[in-house]
Amino acid sequence: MGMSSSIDVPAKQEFKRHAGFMLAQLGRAVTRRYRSAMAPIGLNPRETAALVQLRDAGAVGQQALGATLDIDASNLVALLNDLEVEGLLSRRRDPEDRRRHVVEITSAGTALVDEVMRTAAQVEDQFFSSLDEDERTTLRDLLCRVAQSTDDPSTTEVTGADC
Amino acid sequence: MGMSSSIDVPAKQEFKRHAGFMLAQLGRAVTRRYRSAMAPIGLNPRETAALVQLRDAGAVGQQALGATLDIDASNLVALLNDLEVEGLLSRRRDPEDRRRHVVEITSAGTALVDEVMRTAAQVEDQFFSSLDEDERTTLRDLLCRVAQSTDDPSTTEVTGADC
DNA sequence: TATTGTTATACTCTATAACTATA
DNA sequence: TATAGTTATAGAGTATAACAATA
Repeated sequence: MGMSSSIDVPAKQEFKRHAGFMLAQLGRAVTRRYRSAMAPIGLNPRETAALVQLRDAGAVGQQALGATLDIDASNLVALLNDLEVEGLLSRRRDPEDRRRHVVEITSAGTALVDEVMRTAAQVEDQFFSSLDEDERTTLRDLLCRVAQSTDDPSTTEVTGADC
Repeated sequence: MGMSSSIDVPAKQEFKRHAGFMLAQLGRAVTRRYRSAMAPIGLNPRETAALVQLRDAGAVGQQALGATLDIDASNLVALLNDLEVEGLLSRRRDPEDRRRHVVEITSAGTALVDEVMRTAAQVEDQFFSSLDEDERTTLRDLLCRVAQSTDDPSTTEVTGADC
């Protein structure tokens, strides 16, 4: 019934448009942009994330840091070695538990993070230029919810917590 | 002015919660899940994406395929070689332009994609389990807009096009 | 026994340059 | 001269397993 000026196509929904696929693609794309933007600063994306996280979170053990950054503890070692040699962070044994190495950002590291944050803001502002402020907030909130549920499935039902 | 039952904190906005950072993190997380889910099928994430895209888009040249999948043409060669050996796709020279290799999925490839799509749906359903249907649609639309603007900056102002 | 950090290794992915054959 | 595909290579990221020190 009604005029059928066009065949009723099943609304194909290509894989290209799946949220999972786009997430993977855009994640790599934004990482690439971070990389080239941070290159003049002398940091790669993982080093950037580690340093900023250390500024945000204060002194932490390597296990906790790795969990936050989604970097395996074994792979974190060399990364932190480099940053330590450059004087951007310090490692010391925790006297309370001598197995732990407490990692902390230095003042040189903090100074560098200021530059990093300005650069990151530029990258993101351009990357998300097709979205207005409200849309960016919506996106951030949705991604945050997904991130929390993947971190810890038990957190899903709890408080709005962090988002 | 007004009762201040709590100090007015500057709403820190940690880097961990930046859309760009979360995009990078979640992209790797979902890729990891695709990898382990597709392992029994015998495909890695890039092979998966290539095969599904070939089913969706039909016969295409390698340049176009690489652009869609965000895989450099030089890196695409070995990937397609493997899939061709396994009989999942075919390559033939374009008689119109003998430089081009036209890539097309085979019936064996199409059959495998059916299984891939079921598996992908499971992965995504779990990965985005903290979002309801409306929210998933919103997320997909926002990501799609971002994806289009990064593909081709000139497309931004045009029609709603593909989202 | 379990955990923290470490070392080592293999594999995947990414980036780049140079080559060939065609146009 | 430019483009499509190819080859080669180096670098970055990821995944695993085993180990020492400590709990």
